[in-house]
Amino acid sequence: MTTDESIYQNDRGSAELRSSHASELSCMINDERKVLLKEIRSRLLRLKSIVDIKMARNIPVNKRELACLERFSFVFDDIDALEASSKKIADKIIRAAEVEDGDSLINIELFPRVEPPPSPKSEELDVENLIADYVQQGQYVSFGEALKGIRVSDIIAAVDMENGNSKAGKKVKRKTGRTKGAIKRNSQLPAKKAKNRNQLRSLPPVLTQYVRGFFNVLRIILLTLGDAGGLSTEHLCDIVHFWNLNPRVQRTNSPWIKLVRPALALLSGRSALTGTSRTASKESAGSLDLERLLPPAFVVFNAATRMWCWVDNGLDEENEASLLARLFALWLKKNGTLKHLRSHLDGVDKEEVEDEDGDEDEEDRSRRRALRIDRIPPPHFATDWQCKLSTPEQRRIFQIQEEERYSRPWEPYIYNQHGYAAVVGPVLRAVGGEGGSRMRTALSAREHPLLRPNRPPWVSLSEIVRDAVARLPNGEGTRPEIAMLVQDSGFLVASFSPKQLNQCISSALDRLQSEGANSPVMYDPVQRLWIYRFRHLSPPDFCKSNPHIGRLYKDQIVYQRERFFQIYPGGGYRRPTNRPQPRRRREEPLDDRHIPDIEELTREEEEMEVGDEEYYSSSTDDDSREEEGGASMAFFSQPRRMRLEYKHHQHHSHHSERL
DNA sequence: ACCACAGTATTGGAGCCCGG
DNA sequence: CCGGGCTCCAATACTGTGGT
Repeated sequence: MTTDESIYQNDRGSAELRSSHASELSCMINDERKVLLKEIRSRLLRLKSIVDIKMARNIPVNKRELACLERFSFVFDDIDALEASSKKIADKIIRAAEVEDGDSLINIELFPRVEPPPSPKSEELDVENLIADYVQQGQYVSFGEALKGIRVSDIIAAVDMENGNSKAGKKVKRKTGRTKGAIKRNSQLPAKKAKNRNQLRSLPPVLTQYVRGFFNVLRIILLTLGDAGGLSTEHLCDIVHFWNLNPRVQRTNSPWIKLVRPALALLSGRSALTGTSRTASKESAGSLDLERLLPPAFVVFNAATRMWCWVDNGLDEENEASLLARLFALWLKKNGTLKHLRSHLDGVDKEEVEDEDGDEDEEDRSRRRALRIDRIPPPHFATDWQCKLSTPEQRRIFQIQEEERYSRPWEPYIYNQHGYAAVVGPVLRAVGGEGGSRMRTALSAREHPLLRPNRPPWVSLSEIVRDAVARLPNGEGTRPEIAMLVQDSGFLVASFSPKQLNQCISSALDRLQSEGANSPVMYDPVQRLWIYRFRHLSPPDFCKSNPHIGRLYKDQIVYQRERFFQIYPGGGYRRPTNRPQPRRRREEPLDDRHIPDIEELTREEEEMEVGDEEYYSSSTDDDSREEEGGASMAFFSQPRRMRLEYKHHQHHSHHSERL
């Protein structure tokens, strides 16, 4: 108010003039206040929801957040009351200004009084109580044993690390990562380990193999482990919990335990199965069949015994599994709880980013990275294919696709190999970056010791590595696996130094990761895996605003295509070798946004034995894999071996080089 | 045509952590 | 303790743009 005062002191005009100045000022302040109030309100609401989520999950809430909520808690009051009270304050100010009452002006309180904040809860105590409750419930006896050797501080550190609250330096961070790994794997204590193994051993073997979606997991559990009376929710949760301990299952990055109840509600028909299929029916015609096929319920809850039972709907096993797989895929995509959870988490992340002051250090960055890793949705098109060095025939098939992909660099593309569809975005280098005005297109390819000099200029090692990461089974794998896939590229020189390739891939991954919010790859230090962040997207998603990653590419495919042909009037690049010509001729009309779909690719590649899945709508429903794999097919790919094979060595010997 | 500049790709090395 | 793997950073080279 001091500035206002000075205005009045300088103003030597009449009382009326002063008054009009005051009301003018009041109007200005009022308008500004409304805008600010609106902004504060929306931010505060967001912050409040985050704090609520944190509290619900026993995640430590930092003092700044609490202080902020308390200081501005008045904005949650009734908006009319707020308006009235602020108007009252404004009137007071005007009156004081009119009578030139400087003392009152200074003493008028602009904000409501703040209640002394309640003493913050002890985070350590919370965790301890949580553990005590958990053990006391007697549901997880083996867990109690496991926790004996672990200090509360370890858990806090692990949770902190998970949630990015670590205030420790780099050293500590890495160490906590290790601790977390220890807890996750429960491998530190032999007793616990043995117990878990026993539990897992008691699971039907089919559960540790490839299962078509979570609904099928529930089905298997209820059918094979349910006694005559069925299974209680707790028991079911227990089993899912142990199933979730399986490292392969953990690699899906999904909190399956949280899905048990929503899934049961859905499968019991309580949350309208038809609702899901109705939404789905807009997606694809095939879903109409789904709606018709859906029984009223898959599971029933016996209120007397409090047990869940699987309903015999008269469907044969294969049909039911297939139906459940499709339903699960649709559920995840449309009404999925996972999605819901994730959108919440995304909000948290965004808010935290906004909350941060400009001075973010390396720790914050790593922390944010770690945060985001958990948030990458599982792939639409799960596979049990294990990454291995391609045969010459597989490589030939890939190179045809690769040529196709790079012949239309302005578009997203789907690689389809080993029964896995990998979606990649447009080649960034092709026609301008992310909305940047600068053209990044070169007229000739920049020389690279590992890449053929006659490759298209928009093919860089980064792009090749990016595609390789996308092609990893389920969008995740180790660096040697990426290297194996990179070697499939036809743009690589015939002879290269493995060491050099290795280093280049490392650098390329590094760069890809540091591309910012839209970086296509992400490194998970806990699992030591590289993860493709866009594995859950469909090609059109790359041009749409996406809740998980924002807007990836501007929807300028037509413009980019035109620009492309302007720069490369020949209609693009044709590899000047004796390779097979691209199937799609350049002269073809290019007005569409044609993305080769799975069927199309399948048709052209007799070698592939891919099922006739609809385009993503039945992502977890892959019959062919089960047929060819049988019992040996694992739920997820085998544990990663840190070994890399080079194609040059492959046929001479079985020697595999360790990097 | 030439030059300066900005942006980007690539390389290579130091430092750190982790597992054997 | 050592080597592998990853991150980070500085140096260098290349490319397109815009000004003269």
